[in-house]
Amino acid sequence: MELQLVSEGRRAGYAARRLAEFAERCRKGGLAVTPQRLAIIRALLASAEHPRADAIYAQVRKEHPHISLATVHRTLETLCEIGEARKVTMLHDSARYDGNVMPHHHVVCVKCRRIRDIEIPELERILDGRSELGEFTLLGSSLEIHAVCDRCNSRRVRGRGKRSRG
Amino acid sequence: MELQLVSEGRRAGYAARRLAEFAERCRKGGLAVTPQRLAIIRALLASAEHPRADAIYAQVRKEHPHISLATVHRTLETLCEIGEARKVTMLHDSARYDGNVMPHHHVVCVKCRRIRDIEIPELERILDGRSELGEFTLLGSSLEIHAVCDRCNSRRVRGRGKRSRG
DNA sequence: TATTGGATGATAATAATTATCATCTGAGCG
DNA sequence: CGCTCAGATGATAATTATTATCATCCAATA
Repeated sequence: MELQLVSEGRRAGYAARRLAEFAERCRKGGLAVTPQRLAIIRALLASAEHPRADAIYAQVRKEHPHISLATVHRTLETLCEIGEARKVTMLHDSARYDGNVMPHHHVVCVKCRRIRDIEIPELERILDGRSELGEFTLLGSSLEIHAVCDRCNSRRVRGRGKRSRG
Repeated sequence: MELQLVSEGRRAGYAARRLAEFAERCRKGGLAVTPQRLAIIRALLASAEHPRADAIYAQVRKEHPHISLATVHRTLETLCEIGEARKVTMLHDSARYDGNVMPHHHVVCVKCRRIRDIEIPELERILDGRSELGEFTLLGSSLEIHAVCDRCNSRRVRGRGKRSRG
């Protein structure tokens, strides 16, 4: 079985562990442990829904009625930066299109956001012939590999400014 | 070699073939072949950059100075619907977050956009130990499998209305 | 060539995200 | 414990991608 859904029990256990260590990791990383951040990570870990910022906002407002939506956005980004969360929409902030509809995947430079096509025949082999998984009927797939390209690696530009939108 | 970049030559040849057959496929599918659509698919296929709508717009404007940005957005969506293009940002129109930072991937229902985590040990095996690919230094990866969930499959709701943003 | 349903252009509306800035507070230190 | 201040927050404005609307236009078919 090479393709398996993650069970709710496993996810919940993992979430509890992450939450328990959260404050400690923040302090180690030089981040203040604020009630807002705790509420946000708690709401995020409590959900198996991969929620958007507004859903977290709605949840956190029950405890912190005065929290700002901007804080929720900012905090979620911060959590991603310190490895406490993943942004499932990945690196793009707007739609990008590809005229190549052959089965293929993408490597994306996390700095300049350049994309290159890749082929992974073995992945196709894993997915091929597989038409369902749990409660899902499968249609197709897309793998996005995060990377840093040589160009960005040599220009050793740090800093986290706005990337060019090209 | 299970991971390979797609060469520019291969991509360009593919693009030329797709373009040659484009008008025919449109007519078969009951879609009008307009100069704007031709210009847009040509611009899309000519690019290896996975461009955003605004880049296509800029390119197409050289030939069609009066084309509307709305037409470009609409046409790109249409092209995706008829299988002439792929939206690389996939199904999400806004950021979604995941508190689970273990290596794992996602199945997404293309109708209700529900997401479930999956594990693919064999994919991890393909990627593990691999630290570079061509000009890229690899960091991590995320596979998104498109699917239809049972719930949406049984409610045989067709139509392409706005999906719930939940 | 006349007809017409779908396509386009112009523009307004929507909505997600980010920027700005005044105010507040967590955390180390005396 | 109270003081200090870099960093965090709240309120709100600004930005920007995308979608909706609707009058007009035109590709496809007869």
